[in-house]
Amino acid sequence: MVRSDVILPGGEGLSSLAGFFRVFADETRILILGELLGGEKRVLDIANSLGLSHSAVSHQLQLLRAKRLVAFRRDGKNVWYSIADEHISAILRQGIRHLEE
Amino acid sequence: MVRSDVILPGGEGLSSLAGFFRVFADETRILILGELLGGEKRVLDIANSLGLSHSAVSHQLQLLRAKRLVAFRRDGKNVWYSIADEHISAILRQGIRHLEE
DNA sequence: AATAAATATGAAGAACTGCTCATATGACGG
DNA sequence: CCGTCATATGAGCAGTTCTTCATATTTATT
Repeated sequence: MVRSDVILPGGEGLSSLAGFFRVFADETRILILGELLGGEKRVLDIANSLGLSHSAVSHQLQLLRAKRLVAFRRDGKNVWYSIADEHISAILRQGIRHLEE
Repeated sequence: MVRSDVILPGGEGLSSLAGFFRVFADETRILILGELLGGEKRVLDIANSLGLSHSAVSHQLQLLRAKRLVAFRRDGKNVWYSIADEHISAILRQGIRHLEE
């Protein structure tokens, strides 16, 4: 597989591609995804672990939901969030590998 | 390799990671990288192929240079740009694969 | 030297992001 | 029902980003 084998999407697809990478272009979202890679968690669990406001975390989770990168299930007062896309860890690993070189 | 094997960097590294993904979070930059994946090109080649101003392309190339994702060599009046990081095509492919599902 | 060609750079404005703060919604216990 | 807990949502602001326009720099040509 040579690099010229990459065939970029056009129009809408290109916009979606940029939008997908934009998810990972923010430290807070990376941290939230990192938390969820460790397992299902609630909004306040994440906020407390990371030292962020619940509002900031909730806003970001709505964005991650809209992009279909996280799933959620309601359980009484609580909402449990989890990773919904198996590409996430691969993408993060690839970025990390890049930095290590 | 399970997803919890992802170990996120802290501090500076986290910022760099987000910064790396931010490169791909823009349609213009993706297109420019796509052009360069086809081989070495000059600023105006890229601008003409993509229908962008030379200034916009030049600005983005400076950014890509700063992030060390492209290399360049001067040849008289011309400056030839090329891909400097072999992770680029892998990253793009991963994003594209995500969208296809 | 003067001009043209290719690229680079700086300033400035419009648009976008991510946070905080305030308020709303929904579920449970008393 | 009423208060509380967990989460969601909206407005607004500060900071960032990307483009354009104007100007500068560098090299080649005459």
